Amino acid sequence: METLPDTASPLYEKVKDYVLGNIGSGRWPRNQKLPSENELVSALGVSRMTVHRALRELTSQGHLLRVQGVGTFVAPPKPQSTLIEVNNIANEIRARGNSHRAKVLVLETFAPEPQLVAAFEFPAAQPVFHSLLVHFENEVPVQLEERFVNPGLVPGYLDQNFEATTTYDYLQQSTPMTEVEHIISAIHADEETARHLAIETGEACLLLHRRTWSGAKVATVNRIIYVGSRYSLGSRYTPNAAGTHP
Amino acid sequence: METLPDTASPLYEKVKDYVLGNIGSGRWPRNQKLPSENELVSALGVSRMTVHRALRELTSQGHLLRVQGVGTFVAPPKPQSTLIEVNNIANEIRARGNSHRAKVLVLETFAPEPQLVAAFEFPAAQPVFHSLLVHFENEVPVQLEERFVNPGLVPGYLDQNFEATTTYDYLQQSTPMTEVEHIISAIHADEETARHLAIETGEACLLLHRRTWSGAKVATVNRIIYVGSRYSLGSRYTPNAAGTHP
DNA sequence: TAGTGGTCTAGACCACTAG
DNA sequence: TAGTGGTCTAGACCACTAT
Repeated sequence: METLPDTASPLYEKVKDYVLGNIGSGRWPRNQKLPSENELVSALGVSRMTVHRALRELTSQGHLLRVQGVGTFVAPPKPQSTLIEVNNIANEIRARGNSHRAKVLVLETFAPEPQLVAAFEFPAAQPVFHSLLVHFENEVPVQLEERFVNPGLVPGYLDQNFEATTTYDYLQQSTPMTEVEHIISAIHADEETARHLAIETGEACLLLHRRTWSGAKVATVNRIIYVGSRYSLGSRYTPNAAGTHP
Repeated sequence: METLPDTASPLYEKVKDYVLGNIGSGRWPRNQKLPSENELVSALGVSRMTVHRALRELTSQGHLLRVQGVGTFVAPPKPQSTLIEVNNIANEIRARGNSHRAKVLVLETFAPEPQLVAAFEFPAAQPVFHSLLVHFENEVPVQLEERFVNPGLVPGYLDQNFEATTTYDYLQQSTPMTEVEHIISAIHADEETARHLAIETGEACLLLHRRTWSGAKVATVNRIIYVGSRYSLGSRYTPNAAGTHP
């Protein structure tokens, strides 16, 4: 009969701590088979529902693997990765207490070049919607946002006033995304970019390439350029225990 | 008496679908108070434990807010954010089928300047461990990795061979992090950086500033520089339903 | 067939909040 | 005090796996 710590936490939390303790101490190494639920019931003196809840939560957090009819096992450590958050720029600027303004440079229908057709995974070339905006923080340009939008998924895109509503907010509510792809790289600003952002040609910028999916279809293809010297992407993040990804 | 869908899924899943359906359809708008658990028990004809499990899981997924003694409410939509994954570079290179090599340039005890003391949140200046490595992909330098390490938390840091084991792997297993802060920006390579990475001075690079915590203490402070033209941070990510973060 | 985990119930007691 | 959610139990039935 094992004993559980005498703290104020609920029983299922104590059971979780008991299991995590055995994993952390090495007593139950990776892939080790755990005692069955019924064995834990006897060993710990709690009901099976309580044991089950503890093991279920640890499983969903990536600590355990369970196979019906077989047993419960210590999960192998996941390939480690950490995450960086990318927020809506308007919210981020306002959260800092600064003023945000967006200026629409382009809002049109656009005949995409082959590379863009491929990014949309279209079988053949077809027109897409195209917008180009500059975002200002306290009237200083900080971001150039270029979006290409699938007209089949977002038919009303061209009718919006994106100086009032963020493209981001509009897309979020009109076409919820189910998947996002991000690629960040560092580039030198070309002449046009530099002009829009009021920087020198060649200045270092962050380029965030983003594609979003709605179901199986690509909804948007985006190029977002941040002025390197005026903006950075930041986040503070608490990994959950097993390094699980969402 | 409401009816639940006649599918093969467990009852608590049907209850979750029922609740999500009411939220999605607008019948239960944001901040709407849900029926109490006991009311749902009567309305749906299932036990309270089943209702409770459904509501608990929806709460942990960010769809609901629950306050003991008060009730259950439809959660307001979270401030949208998406996430970018940052992987261990050695794993990433090997996952692409390329060869990875690390070269240790510096591994020493170091007297930190005031800015670094502040980053560690030390009350007074004290020595830290310092390492500087270059990572090669197919013998081309792609990353310059500079780490400052809290000796109190990682006493054995200087004794490791980081050309065999990654600093990342060693730190992960010796001092599991509980929190991570990331800041990404774009910079121009200075002379020393350019020399180590075999690029031109002034070339655009990604600078990833990372601090990790172990409990309440800062464990490491890192500057990781990627060559802009040779490397980018990428990820593909499926947001979970409510835009919850992990 | 025996053992595993997955679900579900009815009932109980508790802590918390509001009136 | 009445109503809420939070926890816990004992017992049941089920689907799945190995032997």
